[in-house]
Parts: sequence; C-alpha cells; structure tokens
Amino acid sequence: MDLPRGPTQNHLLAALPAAELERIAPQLELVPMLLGDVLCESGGQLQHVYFPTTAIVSLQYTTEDGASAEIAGVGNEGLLGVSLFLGGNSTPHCATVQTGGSGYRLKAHLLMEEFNRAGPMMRLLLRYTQALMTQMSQTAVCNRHHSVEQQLCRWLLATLDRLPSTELTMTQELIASMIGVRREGITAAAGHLQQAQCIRYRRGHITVLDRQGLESRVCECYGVVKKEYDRLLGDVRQR
Amino acid sequence: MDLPRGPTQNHLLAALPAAELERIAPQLELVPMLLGDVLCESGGQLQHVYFPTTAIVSLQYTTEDGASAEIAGVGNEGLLGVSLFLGGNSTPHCATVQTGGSGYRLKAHLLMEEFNRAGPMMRLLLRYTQALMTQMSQTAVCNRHHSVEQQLCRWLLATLDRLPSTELTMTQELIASMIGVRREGITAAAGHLQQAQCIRYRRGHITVLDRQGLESRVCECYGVVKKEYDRLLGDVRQR
DNA sequence: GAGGGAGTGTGCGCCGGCGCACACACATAA
DNA sequence: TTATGTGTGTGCGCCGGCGCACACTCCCTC
Repeated sequence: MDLPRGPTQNHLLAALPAAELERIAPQLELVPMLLGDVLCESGGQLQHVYFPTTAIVSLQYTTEDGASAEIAGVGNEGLLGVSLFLGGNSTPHCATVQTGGSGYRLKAHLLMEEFNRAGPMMRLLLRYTQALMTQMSQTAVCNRHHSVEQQLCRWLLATLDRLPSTELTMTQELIASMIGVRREGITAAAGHLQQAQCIRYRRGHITVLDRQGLESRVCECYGVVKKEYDRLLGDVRQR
Repeated sequence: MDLPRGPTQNHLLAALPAAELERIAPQLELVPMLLGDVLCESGGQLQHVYFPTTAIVSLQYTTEDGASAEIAGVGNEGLLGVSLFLGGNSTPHCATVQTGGSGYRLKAHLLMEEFNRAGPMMRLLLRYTQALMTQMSQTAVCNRHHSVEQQLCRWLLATLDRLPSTELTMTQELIASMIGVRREGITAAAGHLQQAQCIRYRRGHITVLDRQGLESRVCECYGVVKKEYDRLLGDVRQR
C-alpha cells in the first residue's frame, strides 16, 4: 500500500476548483480501506461518503439464494455514496472493499452542505452519477451477452485503470464472486489469457504483461464506459 | 389508447407541490408517443424530457454485433431524460417507445430552469434518478442469474404496473428483443405461463389472468425494484 | 373469401457456463 | 524442514439458452 499523495489523488476531488477543495479539505479524513471491509450494507444508512485514492470498492448485490453480482466498481475516479445526495440515503446493494488501500471520507451532513450550495461540487457529483449509471447499464448488457473471458478482461482493465501498478493482489475465487461466475470459469479464462501472454498468474497475484492484448480481447463495454467517464469527467476542470 | 386525464397521470408530476406543477403546466406539451418512436438515439442530444402517461419507453443498448438489451423501462412512474439534469445531456443507450400511448414533454432548457431552482422539483428528480439506478442494477443482477421465464414474469409485471388494463399489445418477438433473448425462448416461457393459466396469448396480445401466479414465479428483482420506487417516491408528497 | 404475411410452435444440434469432486502445488508458520 | 491450508488445475455430466430451419395459423387486406 503506497502512501497517498493527498486528496487530489482522487480524480473527483482533483477536479474541484481550488477554492472548493480548500473549503472541504480540513473535513476530509484519511482512512484505511482494508480488503473485505463492508462500507455499506444493503439498506443501511450511510454515515460518510468515501473518495478512494488507492483502494477499490465494489458495489454488489447478493441474491436470496446466495449468488452475487457486481453492479459497479468505484476507485480513485469516483466516490462511494451517491445515494446520499440523490436523497435515498441507502441502496439495496452493498459496498465492500475489493482492493485494500486508503481513501478520504467526509461526513454525510458535510457533503450535503456542499451539495446544497448548488455549485461546482453539485455539478461534479451529478456528472459522476451519470457516469456511474453508464457503468451499471453496461454491466447489465455485459452480463447478458458477453463471455466470461471478455468480462474478465473488462474487469482486469477497469481495475488496472484504478491502480498505479500492473500487479493486482487478487484470488480467482474473489474475482469469480465479483463477476458472479464460478471460480472454475475464471480459472479457465485466466489460463487462456496466461497462455496468450497477456497476464501472469501466481497464487493470488496477477501481473498484466500485455495491456493491448487484453484490450483486443475485451468486449466493447469497457470502451463505452471509459469513454463516458472521460466525456463526463475528463474535461471537468474547464467548466 | 385512452385519453390522458392530464399531467397528474404521471406520478412524478402528480407528486409535485401544486405551486410547482402550476408553474410548469403551461409548458407541458401533450404528445403522442407511438410504438417504435425513437426518443433518443445513442449519444444524441436531448431536446425534451418526457413524462409518459399511457406510453412506456424502453432504455436499451445495442451491441456492435446487433444484440440488444433493455437497461430499464420508463412509464407513468417516471421520466425520460435524466442525463439532462445530471449534466451529460446524452447517454450511450437509446430510448424507444415500447408501448404506444401519450405523455407530456418539456423543453430541455425549461426543465433545467426548474431543476436549478434547487427546490422540490430537483429533489424529486434526484430521487427518481436513484430509483432508476436501482432498476438498472437489478437488471444487471437479473441478467446474470435468473432464467428467461423469471425475467419474462418480471417484465410482464413491470409493464402491468404502468398500464391501466391487464392486456398488453405486444409480440413475443418484441419482448424477446427487449429482454435480449431469443424469440423462441419467450415462446417457450410464455407457453409455460399460459399452461399454468397465468396469461392468455393471442397473436400479439397478452392478457394477464393471474397476477399472483406471475408474482409467485418472478425472481426477487421485481420486488426489490418496486420496493425501492415506493420508498423513494411513494411518500414524496409528505416532503 | 382467397391470398399473403406476420406471429407463433417445434425440433434439432451446439456450446458455454454450472455443480461437483478431487488432485496438485505453492506459501506461510511451526 | 515439514505440516497445513489456501489457492489453482482438471475432468466429468448436466442444463439452459442459442442458432437455424421449417411448419402452421391467425388476421388483415385486397
């Protein structure tokens, strides 16, 4: 876990005008976010919103019969807790830390204060919300039509985008439970990718050797989501 | 197509305080929404938002190889065009009319004026946005884990909730393309439901005979979404 | 009332993902 | 170094959904 370089390591916070960031900076609390931490249970009230820096959070839903599926991921590009300012304050899905690291958190009422100023912070948060919706939509499409291998590629690339290195600490079991497929399915797909020299596998560690190789195998969903994040949030500073 | 009883036939509009509704009512334009109408293409700019009354709109995404999947539906409980006030102004998915009828539309800039008042209208729209996100999330889960028959039940019930009658005008072909499965898959599932006396089928017309029967066969996703809509929007008047 | 076309039923073979069982192999701790 | 347990590889049979082909039948139109 590398040391965070400050709040601007989170892209949303970095996109705020200096004055806005300075105002909330004192209230931002740097917290460790450890693998497996449950930041929000299904239906539970949020006390904070989280701006991950090095951690990655997974929004997932578990069905009555125990199957689970990831709905979206949140890393240094976003924040956890949109339901707060949307007004619902909780969601049917839960949020767990998928890759340990750290992030900044902000008390719920403080975020609401900022949001209610109806200024740059609000506009940024709403744009992020739309990007998140795109991610969810595309997950729905992907779950319907694309193969496990394509989805694994998408997942690897999305995770890679949120990390500084090319190595992820992650068991196949865990990836399987995120994507919502069998562990054996991941084993097969990962074996295939390894044979193609795209990745190297070592007991809970994946090293991405050939990003382009993954990009050539991934379904369009990865690109659609990425493009939408760039469109909605990439040029935020200019607004 | 029955005559609309005015804007309050749309639940969102009905939930607005009288003063708010009166202000925008003169700007609301009653328009026919005909089966197959494309209200918004992928990436296209929205000129209006739509508040359906008797029509139902489907948000869908079509993959590069022509497969399609419904991401969410919008009927008299909601509005089409959240991307407008979220700030993106367009989405990667498109919106087509799935059940002909009518609705009210409002010019984009007028909606923005209302939204920017940061009053009840804004809060209502944001809560609706969250409900819509829940629908998308649950679609992702459903696509991953549930059978065609369960999804058909979910789709029928959701459509039923948006219509005054128990008869839907809808071919199996169309349902299949919405859900994103084969037409034959729908034929089989519908045949099964018909055998169980839940529905009756007649060349493009489905009559629901036994709603409870459908509810006993549907997956949890239907209930999760419905509960969330009720929670977020059912008690709106009290706010 | 006789087409004609759209909508529906049915029967293949195929394939991907599931569930289960079990063997192996690497990493950490004793 | 050896033991232990947690990851990972592999081999079944099974099943649901896909793709294709084609027959049938209802309804609308001429």
